[in-house]
Amino acid sequence: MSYMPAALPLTQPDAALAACCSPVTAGIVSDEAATTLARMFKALGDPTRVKLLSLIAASAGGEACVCDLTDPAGLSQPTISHHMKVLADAGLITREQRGKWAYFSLAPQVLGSLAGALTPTAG
Amino acid sequence: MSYMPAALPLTQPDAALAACCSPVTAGIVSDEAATTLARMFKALGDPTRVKLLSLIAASAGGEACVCDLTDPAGLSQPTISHHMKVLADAGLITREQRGKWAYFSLAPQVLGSLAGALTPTAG
DNA sequence: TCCTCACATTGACAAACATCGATGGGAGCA
DNA sequence: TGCTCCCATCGATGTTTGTCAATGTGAGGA
Repeated sequence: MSYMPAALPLTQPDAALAACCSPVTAGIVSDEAATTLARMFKALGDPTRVKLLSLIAASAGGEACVCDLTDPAGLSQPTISHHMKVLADAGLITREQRGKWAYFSLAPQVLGSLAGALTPTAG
Repeated sequence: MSYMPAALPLTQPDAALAACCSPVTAGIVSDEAATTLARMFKALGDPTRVKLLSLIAASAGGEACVCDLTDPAGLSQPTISHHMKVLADAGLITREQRGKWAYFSLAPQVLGSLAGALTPTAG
């Protein structure tokens, strides 16, 4: 329930079923659902964050810490930290503190749900 | 080629195959691909635009003109026009002038490609 | 020709955003 | 206890964005 943001399919206001099909292209989305979806898409609406997601996904074990990302992204540590917070707040990544390091991983179910919201209804 | 923006899967820099699978979660995306993807996601990163897409999709014939959208969106005509331009520039909708009216439709293939960029690699 | 309607463009403005340097707060090690 | 390292937060700054009123443009009808 924590990584299942709400009404993902841009379709029926009830949603909650989300996850797989019937997206933006099926019905009129509620204001709430539109806001939730937009917040997640907005988190993806920055080249740096897209690259960060990609870097995390490509890392060993599917997780990475901030120090792994600053160099490839070519940005300062506070900036990376900021972007990670945006992605985490949107539910697209998760954070796990382990010793001194904070490890970030993708939230595949959320990303899959977002994809479902974009997939046109087959018909 | 007009509605196939570039390297959608947030994976291999070559991309171009895009469309269906191997997304953000498969490899390190190139700077170009990240920028292209981010521009499209950014267009989706506003509640109003999400709702507009949904309204278009739910309209008869899968198309709508600006005057159909101002009331449901609760915004002024110039603002709707602005959002339509953002969506069109991102390639998410298409515009067709017919008499006095401009009809907007979704670009399902682009939306599908975007969804593909989000779908985790199965395995 | 003139008027009306649908839409785009312009100009303006407040809000949000991306980025950085500087600082703070824990965790581990000596 | 001190020191170092990783990361988050703060404050500042320049840029982008969402919105509207006003105006421009082009098509159709009287």
